[in-house]
Amino acid sequence: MNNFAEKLLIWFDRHGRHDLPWQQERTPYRVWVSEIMLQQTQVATVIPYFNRFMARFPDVRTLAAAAEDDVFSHWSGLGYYARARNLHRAAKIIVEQHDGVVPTTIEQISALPGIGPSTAGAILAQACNQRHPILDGNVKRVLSRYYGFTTWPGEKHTETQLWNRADELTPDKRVADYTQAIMDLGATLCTRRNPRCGDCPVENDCAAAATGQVHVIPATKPKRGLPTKDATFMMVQNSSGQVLLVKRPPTGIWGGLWTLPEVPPNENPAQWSHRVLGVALNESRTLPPFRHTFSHFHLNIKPIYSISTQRGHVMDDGAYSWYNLAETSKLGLPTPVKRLLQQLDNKETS
DNA sequence: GAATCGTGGCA
DNA sequence: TTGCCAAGATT
Repeated sequence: MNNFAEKLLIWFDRHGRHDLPWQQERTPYRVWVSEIMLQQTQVATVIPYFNRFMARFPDVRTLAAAAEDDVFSHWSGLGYYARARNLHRAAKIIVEQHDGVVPTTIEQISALPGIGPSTAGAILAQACNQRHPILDGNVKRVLSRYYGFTTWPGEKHTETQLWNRADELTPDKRVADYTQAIMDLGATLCTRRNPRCGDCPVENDCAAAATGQVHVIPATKPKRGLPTKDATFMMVQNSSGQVLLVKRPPTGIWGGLWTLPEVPPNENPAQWSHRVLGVALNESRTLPPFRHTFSHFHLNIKPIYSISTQRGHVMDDGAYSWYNLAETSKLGLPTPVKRLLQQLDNKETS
């Protein structure tokens, strides 16, 4: 075993994380779900979602048989909702094509939707102790510093180099522990800001530490300012207190989730609602706007509260429906929509 | 290669 | 308040 892996494993035995939920009862299914949730999402955020998800969907067949809205509702607030849709799709594929057993070859698991090169390696390393390299944000940061790479890890050539180094360093034995160890190092010591080099087991071999470049590696992504967009959301209630929600198309922002109807720019809400939704508004008033920041733009959300006399279903394609406030928790709702519905609920219960 | 896709924590 | 970005994959 190479020097790097040896030192890392010794450190991991004493200082690594050994009590994460998906490390207990370490099945391919549980590891798979955890790895999907952990894409671009920190451990502390994932843990409660993972526990709730596992309580509701304890195995592949349960997940495959569930309604999509049920899956989305357990993902609501976690973000990147295409992950939930792909997870659900993959579960169905596993039931239909793999007899309900999560495949454990790199080719078969990589073919499932939502599983890329790093996630595929992570699942098989963690759950099956198979020797595969991973290259997530932690590993990119650790290896960039260790080898003194000063170019941005997202660049193609740099990423290829990192994959090659990651593969070289991955040992034949204790692959699951090694994989967890290098991620733990990146998450707890070799952090983006304020790294604790004094506690690092490989500080003596680290190029960035030797040249004093730890704080400038990894290089930051070329940045650009975030554009700002406006959106008007309608909060329409009928005389029964039900609220009108819209199921969004599967692609784009909040794909497949339910949101409040969004009035197009330069449209009169009253006319638009009547023409498009078939809902006549009795009274309307604007509520305080607030800003929601996405990865690539700011969204200024302008809520309008309205009363409608209409009951029952709107339209007939299932894209628009009235919901009682109490049952909206069963739907997949993005965070700002939950916030607006909470305001309605407070108004009713107070 | 570049754009897209969420949310919460942090300085 | 604002910008940055974290256990990436898909198009």
